[in-house]
Amino acid sequence: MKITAKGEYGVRAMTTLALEYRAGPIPLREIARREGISHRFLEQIFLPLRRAGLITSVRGAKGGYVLAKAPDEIKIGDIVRTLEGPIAPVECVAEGNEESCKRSPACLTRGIWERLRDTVSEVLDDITLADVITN
Amino acid sequence: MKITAKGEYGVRAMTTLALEYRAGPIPLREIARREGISHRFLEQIFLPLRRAGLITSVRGAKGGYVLAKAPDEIKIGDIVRTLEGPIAPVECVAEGNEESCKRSPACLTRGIWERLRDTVSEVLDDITLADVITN
DNA sequence: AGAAAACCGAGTGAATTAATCGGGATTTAA
DNA sequence: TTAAATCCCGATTAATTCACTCGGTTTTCT
Repeated sequence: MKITAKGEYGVRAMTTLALEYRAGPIPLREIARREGISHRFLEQIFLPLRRAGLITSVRGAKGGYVLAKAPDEIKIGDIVRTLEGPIAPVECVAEGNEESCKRSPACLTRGIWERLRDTVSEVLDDITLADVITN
Repeated sequence: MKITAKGEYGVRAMTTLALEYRAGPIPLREIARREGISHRFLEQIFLPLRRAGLITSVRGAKGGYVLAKAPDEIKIGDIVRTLEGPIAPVECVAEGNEESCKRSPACLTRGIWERLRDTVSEVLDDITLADVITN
């Protein structure tokens, strides 16, 4: 039950952007430096976050990244799903996956993973960046 | 946020044992066949489960495995922890890990992972094998 | 023009995962 | 007493994923 470095770094970086919300674009290198993350790796993380509409980029000199929405409108679940795909303790109960595995409906254990998936989703969707920065 | 095949297979196999509780020892091959799992792989899974005191083995012909306790005394959390180690969405908040990472207590995101860890723990410890087999 | 920054896909080494393998020990039944 | 069934256990391997790295392009500011 681990989230990957992408997810963890993504949440950390987004938290940094939330702290600097309204301070103008922050360069990726600056965020990487503060958080002790390779900026090359962070680049890979910001690309999908931008495509998902969670951050906005400003190109060129004096450019950088800004949250696309207010911190209280960005849920941790949004970040995690963008970087790690649908929340699913096991593949066969992935969010948004309508079809079930061949073992279903006989599968007695399916209910465990569905309940776990839903609980994890609820927790991550209940926390916004605003919550995180207000400690 | 995935659990591994070991954890998934382990829970499935333990559920099978729960269904056959009081039916005498069930051979591992039989469980593997029913669940469509390689019996060689399942062997690897049963070893730690036995060492953790969740199942009991009977050696020799007519041998097999039995739950060491009644189904309502075995929590899914017990199985998952045995096979996958302490529950922890990120390493620095692993269950039973008293020391924090060097970023703490400044780390704003730590609370997210602690809350997630506790929630996952609660869900998995709230479900017993008895719950699973009574659908 | 030059510097600073975002953009983008491809590649890579290490680690982890998911098995497979080979053989040994123990018990039961014929 | 021998054969068959079964658990026991460590070693090895194949596949996959992870955590980065790299080389280069485009955009914008000064």
